[in-house]
This record gives sequence, structure tokens and C-alpha cells, in this order.
Amino acid sequence: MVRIKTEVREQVMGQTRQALLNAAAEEFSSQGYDQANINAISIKAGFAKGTVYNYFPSKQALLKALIDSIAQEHLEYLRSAILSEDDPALRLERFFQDGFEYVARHTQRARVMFNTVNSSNQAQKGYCFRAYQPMFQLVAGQILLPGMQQGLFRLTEPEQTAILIMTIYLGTASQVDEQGRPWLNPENVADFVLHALRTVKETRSLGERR
Amino acid sequence: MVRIKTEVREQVMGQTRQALLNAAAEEFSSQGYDQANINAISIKAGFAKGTVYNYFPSKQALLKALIDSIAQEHLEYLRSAILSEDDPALRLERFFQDGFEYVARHTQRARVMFNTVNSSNQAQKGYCFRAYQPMFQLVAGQILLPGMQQGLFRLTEPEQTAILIMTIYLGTASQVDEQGRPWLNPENVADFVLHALRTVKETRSLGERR
Amino acid sequence: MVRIKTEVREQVMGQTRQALLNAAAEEFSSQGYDQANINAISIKAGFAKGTVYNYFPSKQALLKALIDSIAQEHLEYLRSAILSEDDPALRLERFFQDGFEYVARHTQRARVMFNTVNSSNQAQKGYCFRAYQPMFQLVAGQILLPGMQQGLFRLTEPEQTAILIMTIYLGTASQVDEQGRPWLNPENVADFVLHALRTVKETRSLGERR
Amino acid sequence: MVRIKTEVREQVMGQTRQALLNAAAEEFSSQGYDQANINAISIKAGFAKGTVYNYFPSKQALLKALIDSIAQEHLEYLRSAILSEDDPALRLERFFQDGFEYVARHTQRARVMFNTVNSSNQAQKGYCFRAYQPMFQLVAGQILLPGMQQGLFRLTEPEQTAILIMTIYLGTASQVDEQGRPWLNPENVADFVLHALRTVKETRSLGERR
DNA sequence: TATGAATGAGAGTTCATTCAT
DNA sequence: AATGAATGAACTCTCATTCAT
Repeated sequence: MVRIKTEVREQVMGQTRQALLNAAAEEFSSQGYDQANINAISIKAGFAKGTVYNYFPSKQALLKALIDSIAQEHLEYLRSAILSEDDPALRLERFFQDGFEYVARHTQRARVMFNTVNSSNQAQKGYCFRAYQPMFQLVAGQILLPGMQQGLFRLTEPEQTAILIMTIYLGTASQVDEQGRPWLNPENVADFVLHALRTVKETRSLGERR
Repeated sequence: MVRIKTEVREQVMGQTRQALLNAAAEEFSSQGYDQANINAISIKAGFAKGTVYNYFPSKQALLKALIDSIAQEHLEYLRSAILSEDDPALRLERFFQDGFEYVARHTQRARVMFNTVNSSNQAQKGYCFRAYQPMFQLVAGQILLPGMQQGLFRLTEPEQTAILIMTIYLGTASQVDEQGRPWLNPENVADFVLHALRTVKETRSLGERR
Repeated sequence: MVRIKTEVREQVMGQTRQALLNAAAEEFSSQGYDQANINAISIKAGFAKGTVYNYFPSKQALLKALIDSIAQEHLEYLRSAILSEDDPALRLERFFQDGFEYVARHTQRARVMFNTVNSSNQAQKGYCFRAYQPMFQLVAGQILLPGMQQGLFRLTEPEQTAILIMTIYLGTASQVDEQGRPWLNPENVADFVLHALRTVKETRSLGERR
Repeated sequence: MVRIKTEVREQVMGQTRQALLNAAAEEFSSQGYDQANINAISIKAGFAKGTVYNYFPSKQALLKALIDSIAQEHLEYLRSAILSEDDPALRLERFFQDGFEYVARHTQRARVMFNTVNSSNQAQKGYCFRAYQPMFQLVAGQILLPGMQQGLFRLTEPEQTAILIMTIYLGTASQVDEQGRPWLNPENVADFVLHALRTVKETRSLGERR
């Protein structure tokens, strides 16, 4: 009995929490953190103002929880996409392809992330970067390193190049027009990056082999 | 007499206006637009709160005026740097080299620009983009087009590629550590972009084959 | 059966009620009424927030019940102490001696009472005074009146003097330093009051001995 | 010109500040600190809510400023009253007489002081005690010490006795009925304290003379 | 009987903006 | 032109109280 009750309650609480996080994503993405209104979030979630504070101790904490949630989802989305390919070049294409797709499918959450990563609030920016650390490692460890080891990519500092690629991803994926359509398409971006990474030798040899 | 007086007045007003813009750059860069405090700006400039409103009708207008000022200075800085070279590849290197240098020398103003370009406030973001339009054209018209015409760069959509390069510039130049030092250095970034743009033929050192 | 069940229930309810009153004493004494937190009280008592409202209809009512409990205990404590002596002077000494002792032993409850008696909330203050009415009567009827009748004390308005003595008791007993130790000791206070009350005759009797 | 302007402004600011302090005294005295409403204070003073914060950084700071103001006025009132007499006994009478008078004339301010001295907020209580330190010294140094030196008062610890007398003053002067009239009158209280302090010899000698 | 999620009035505080001097 | 006192909307956060389970 008690067990069931507890389970039901936890499920309800989970739903409420999720509803609040979704509403927060909507508000933060459209208004930015400073202009976001806690009252508006609670209303969007279908609850009263005070309910937000039953789940998150402060506006800050709400943002952090949201960032955690986004980073985890975003990472999982890209990890499975990348690891579905074996070839590093294809993995890179997948990274941009599915990366843009993630942004298109989770526009609000992605915008929150972009805003936070570029925030002038150093604490927030730092928190977001830390949450995204695994993705940097994913790019460096699962795309660049194998690519270099297989002679497909030029030899560069994997960490530095990972930062560069992440910067390009975050930069290009976040620039959208008024209707929310990205200015650049993922194929072009991936192509650009592939050209930048490929080894001259490999390119040439491919041609010469034939 | 009246003429002279007027000139003196205009000069004084110009100084005051500039002092306010500088103070605004300091405040906006460290606090972000929303957290920036008009009173703090006036104090930093050595004036009283009300004086700000003698020069700018609102906080918004102050930001826009500052963005205009920054964009103009930034553009002039890069235009003269680029045009000092003839070779498109060298111009691209200059673009990143002097672009990073501008950020290093005018950290606060650059930060204001980065913050505004990435703002979640669409009006501000749009205004900033419009102010930077000439720089997109500079990259497309003075670097990419000549490069392609001379066969140095692969054939791509100049506008799209200019957006990409600007994105990379804005992204890489704005990422700095706690001490304000950029995570990436301009040489590496320029190198990366050059690799992405060069024609395979040229890279392969056509000469070597023979 | 029903009878027994009812008894058990009443006992359990009595324990819960007492636990809540104790927790309330702890919270009210340290935070004051306005700053006291119902949730904190329930947690200190080992129950949930809602339980408080199963026993007391409101925060106000909880305070009043606590004041009643304290006043009753406090009165009983002092009544038995006083009545254990026959001599009015000794009773007065006992009053301060055991009064201070009560405060030392029931610090939290005593503090609640002091706070409430001195509250700026007239309703609370009045309620507390009414609850303490019997103690005023105890002082007037069991100490001052007998003392005057026996010629030990000067003739004064017993009610007025009782107020004065109660004021001195409440004032001196409530002033404690950071460690909770009273600034004044009961002997000195009792001595002071005895000097104030004694008849000149009695004093003079020293001289008559000669 | 500038001088005059500045003087006028300072005078106006002083008036505003005083109006706010008076309104604060009204509100704090009737509602207590926690229940006092900053908005109500500003309205009572004839200003908008925000104006309070142009003069006092917080509600706490407003209370402290008020306490300082009260303590200074109260001390000055009693110091001049006491020092107008030479005889320690008359000074003591004056102390209670004029002390009660001060309370009657500045009811609100006095109530704020009583509330704060008895506050359950230790920081506030401590601040108030510190502000009243000079009055303890006044009683000890200008009444008790001379009285003992002249053989009028029994030999006791002046500091301890000063605390006792201050406690009696604060306790008796603060107890008023619904109409604001004190329960005790200053003559009786002074008489009580004088009886407690007087030397036996003096008392006896009066009787023996006859 | 006990629970604790939900509520929403309320309060302190901030600050862009106005305007009389 | 410069000032800064005054304004009041807006916002975050608190918490006593309710009530379905």
C-alpha cells in the first residue's frame, strides 16, 4: 500500500518536475535567463508560482537543472548517432547532420543551451561548459583520434580541434532566421570541416590509386 | 561668437558622450545588458544618472549606439588590415590575426558585441547583425571572391562561406579563459580555415607532381 | 473494545500534541513568532507539515496553546515553591530563586513567554498577560499581603507592587548573555526587592535590641 | 550658487529622511519589526516605496538608524534631566519621572525601543543594547556612584544595580494599558527603588532623631 | 491519523526613467 | 548641460494554509 502510494507520488512528482522543466525551456529560450519570469514558467506548466519552489530552490537552480537535462539528452542523441558509424569521416558528417537535427527537434532546449554557453554570466557559462565536457571528449576521442590514427585526418591537437569543431557546431547550429531555419545546412558545414581536416596525402593517394 | 560657443559645446558634448559610451562598454561587458546598471555607468563615466538620459533616450538606445560605435571601429580595423595584403590567403590570415588582436586590444567592446550577437533578445541580435553586415561583405568580397577567382579557394557560395567564417571568427575569438586569454590561437584557426578552403590541386603543390 | 481503542488513540494524540508543542517551543524561542516556520516545527516534532493543522487550527492557535501550557507549568512550579515556605520574606526569596531556576531549566519555554509578553502584537501580549494573571495574584495574595499583615513589608497597594515585582522578575530573568546565563543573579534581585519592601520598623529593630 | 543649491538640497533630504524615520517609528511601533511594511512606511511619510531605499539600504538599516536616533534623543533627554539635580536621590526620582515623561511624549519611538530591546532577534537586541550603553553608564556614574560615595545608597555593584534599575525602568515604562497609560506611575517606582537603595543608617537615624 | 504537493497573497528590493532645479 | 530625488512597476522568493490521498 505504502509502496504503491509512494510510487504514484513519485511518478506525479516526476511529471510535475518535467512539466516545469519544459515550461522553463520555453520561457528561458524565448526570453533569456534574466528576462525569464518564474511566474510565467509556472503558469505555462499549469501550476502556481509557489510550486516551482517546491521543486527547485531558485531560478538559478532551475536553469542548472534544465542545463543538466539538456546536456544529457543532447549528448546521448549525438553519441548514439556517431557510434552508429565506423568511419571517422562519416562520424563527423553524422555529428553535424544529427547535431542540426537535434537543434531542429528540440529548438527551445537547444536555444537555452546556446544562450547559456554564451551568457555574460561567467558562473552560468562555466556550468554549461562543464555539463558539455563529455561532448568535447566525444568529438576528440571518437572522431578525431580515430581519424588521425587511420591517417584520414591531419595530425592536430585533438583537444584544440575538438574545441574548434564544437565552436563551429554551436555557432552554426545556433544561427537561425526569424522562422527558426538555420542559415547554413549541416552538409555544407560538415563538408567544410572535412576539407579542413583531411590529409593531403590521403586525398592525393586516393586519386592516384585509381 | 555664437559659432565658437557652439563648437565648444559640441566638443564637450562629444567628450561626454564618448565617456558614457566607454563606461557603458565596461558595464555591459562585465554584467551583460540585463544586469547592467545605468547608475553604475554614469558613475564610471564621472557623471550623474540623469546625464545618461541627456545623451541617450533609453538603455536600449545606449546599447545600440555602443554597438554602432563598436561595429564601425571593428570594421575599420579589419578592413585596413585585410586590404594591406593582396593575396587572398594572406588576407584570410590577417583577418584572423588582426581579428584576434582587435579582441585583445578592445576586450570590453568586443565582449559587448559577442554578448549582443548571441543575445536571446531577437531585436538586439538583429540590430547587431545588421551593424555587422559590412564585415560579412568584406569577407565575401575581399577575401573569398578574389580567392576563388584566382583559383586558390574551392568554389563555394561566397555568402554562405562568409557566414561560416564569421561564425568561426566570432566563436573562436569570444571563447576566453578566466584570465581573458583565448582558448585557440589565430594561426591555428586561420590554418584550419585555409585547409578547408584551398583547392586540392593547389594544396597538392601542383609543382611537385611534375 | 471501542473504549480501549479510543483510549489508545487519545494517548497517541496526546503524545503527538506534546511533541508538537515542544517543537513549537524550540522554534518560537529561537526565531520569534513571526520568523517561526510551521514546517520547521513539524519536522522537529518528527511529523509532516499537515499534522500540525490536525492539532492546531493555525499558527496563532499553536502559540496560544503553547502559552497556556507554559503559564500553567510556570505557575505550578512557583506556587509549590512559594507555598513551601511560611515566611513572606522567604517566599519572596523563593519566588526569585525558583523563578530563575525555572527559566534555567525551561529556557525555551521561558523565552517564548518573554517574547510573547513583550510582543508588539497586542492580541498576543494580552493573551499572555491573561494567562499569567494567576501568578500576579499569587505574588499579591501569598507574598505581599501576608508580609504586610505581619508588618514585615511596608504598606503599599498589593496589586501595584505585584505588577512591579512581576516586572522585575520578567525583566531580570529574561536578560541573558550570549551563552544564556542571566546577567543578574536571583539572590541580588531578591535582596534588592526585600530592601525595597521591608518596613523601617523591622530595620529599626536592630537598633532597639541595644 | 552651487553652495546654496547644495544647502537647500541637503535640507530637503534631511526633511525626507526625518519624515521616513517618523513614519518608520509609527509603523514599527504598531506592527513590530517583522510585520512592519516598507510600503506602509513610505506612504505614511508621503513618498513612494522606492524612496525609502534612497535613504536606507534595507529594512534592517532603517531600524538601526531609527534606534540610533531614538537612543540619542532618549539619552539626551534623561541626561539633562538628571544633571539638573545635584542630590543622587533626586536624580533617581528625575530619572523615573522624566523617563516616564519621555515615553509619554514619544510613545511610538519608545515602543520601538522596547520592542527592539526585547526582540527575539539577537542581532537587533544587541544593537539596541549597544546604542543604550551610555544610559547604563549615566545611571551608574551619575546616580549610583555619587549616592554611594555620599553614604546615601547602600554599597552595591554599580554596574549590576544599574542593570537592575534600567530593567525596572524599561519594564515599568513599557507596560501600558490599551489607551497607552502606564500601569504604574513613576513616583511609586522611584519610591520603590529608593527604598531598595537607601542605607539603613540613614533610615534609622531619621527615626532615632525623634 | 498523517501526509506533502499545491496554492497564492504578500513582502523586500531593484532600477530604468522622469523632471524640477 | 548636469543633477539626483522621486517614482512605481516588476520580480524573486517565502510560507501559512488547504485538501486529496
